[in-house]
Amino acid sequence: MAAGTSLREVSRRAVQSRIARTAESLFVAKGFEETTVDEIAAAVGMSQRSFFRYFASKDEVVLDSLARLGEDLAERLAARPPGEPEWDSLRRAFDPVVERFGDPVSRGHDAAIQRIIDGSPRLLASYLCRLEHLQRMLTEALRERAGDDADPVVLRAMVGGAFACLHASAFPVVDDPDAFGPCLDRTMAALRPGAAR
Amino acid sequence: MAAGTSLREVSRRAVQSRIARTAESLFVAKGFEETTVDEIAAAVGMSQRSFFRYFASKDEVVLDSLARLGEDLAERLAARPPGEPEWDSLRRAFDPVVERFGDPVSRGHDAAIQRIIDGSPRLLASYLCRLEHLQRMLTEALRERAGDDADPVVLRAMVGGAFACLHASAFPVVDDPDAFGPCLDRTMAALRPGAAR
DNA sequence: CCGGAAGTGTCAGTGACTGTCAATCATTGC
DNA sequence: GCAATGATTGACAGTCACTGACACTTCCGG
Repeated sequence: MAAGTSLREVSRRAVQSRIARTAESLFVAKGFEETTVDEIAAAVGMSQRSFFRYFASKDEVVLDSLARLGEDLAERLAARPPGEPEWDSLRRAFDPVVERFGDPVSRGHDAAIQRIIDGSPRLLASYLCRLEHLQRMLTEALRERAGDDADPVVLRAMVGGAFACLHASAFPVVDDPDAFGPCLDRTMAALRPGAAR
Repeated sequence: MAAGTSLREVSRRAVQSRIARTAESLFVAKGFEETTVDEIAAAVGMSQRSFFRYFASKDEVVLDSLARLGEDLAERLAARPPGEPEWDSLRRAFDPVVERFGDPVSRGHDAAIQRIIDGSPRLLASYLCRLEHLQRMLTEALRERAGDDADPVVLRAMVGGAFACLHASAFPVVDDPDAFGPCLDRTMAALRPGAAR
């Protein structure tokens, strides 16, 4: 078991991103629902069956990048100092998301993805499901750090609240990408838990 | 346009609930994904085509009751006094949910539904999508009450935070239905916004 | 008795996704 | 250099959710 990424996995990633790029341009042009998997596969130059060997579902083509961002978030959160209030740790864990929006290149890409997601209820549902999964992971990370004295339900709710801020701040992004960072700070300051720590 | 419910709509509702009852028992017995629409239709005694005349999708059979609860929530929220802090209004709007869990009959039913939803990623996604839609409605209700001086993004985040508490409190319910009310109070007290109102 | 409205069954079709099998292609051991 | 081996692929068939079209029945007012 060498490093985490073998030679094969690298080429697999290459094919995946080739598929993703092709698919996304089709989605932008025709819409998500209106683009069939057959079309995507044909555009890439492979069979439909092979498409499903690289992505478990049509949704995953769009949501794949999100999964990697999620892992990043979880790592960041776990690396925060143990004494730090949870709310602050969560805000800091979101930094890579803010940074992404600072980069003009990925910004346009992300905004396009966001528009594709919002345009299809089916995709939106999948997207929310992934966010849900991510929240469970982050809650677990927080729980390990806090020890047994913390209330897991409250922890879960706190992570959910932080994500609500993130999600709400993503809305104005379609119009003004620069608004994201300040928006997140504003909402997370406004929702900062007052009573309990 | 007489009253909201004509004679025909009543019988339609009757058929819908007959389908829903039949389907749910099948879901409990075999699981959601493993139960086909054909089986449900056959069990009810109708064609597959007719099933889709009563429910737009297989998901909707399970999530239908949620939609009606959602309308109730929105009405309650709109009826709260204008001066009341948003967080408190949201907590009070959730009262009917708590009440439902107080009733031993609907409690068992709801717990079963919750288990079905958790058992299928596909259904969970649909469920979260409905919650998302509900949150938009409640945000709108809050926005109308607050006037133009309120920050819509913060309002959206606040509704999301309250739903995070609701969602988190629904988790221990599978084991102990009585825990829901206290759990909700605890999480919403812990997450109560401290800085801005 | 007749007209239309509403509900239903049947059938055919689309699109996402899966299982299977045979062919191909690169790698490895000899 | 070559054969065994394992991974990758395409082709094909099948399942399942869902939709559109059409024909048929029933019921109800005129």
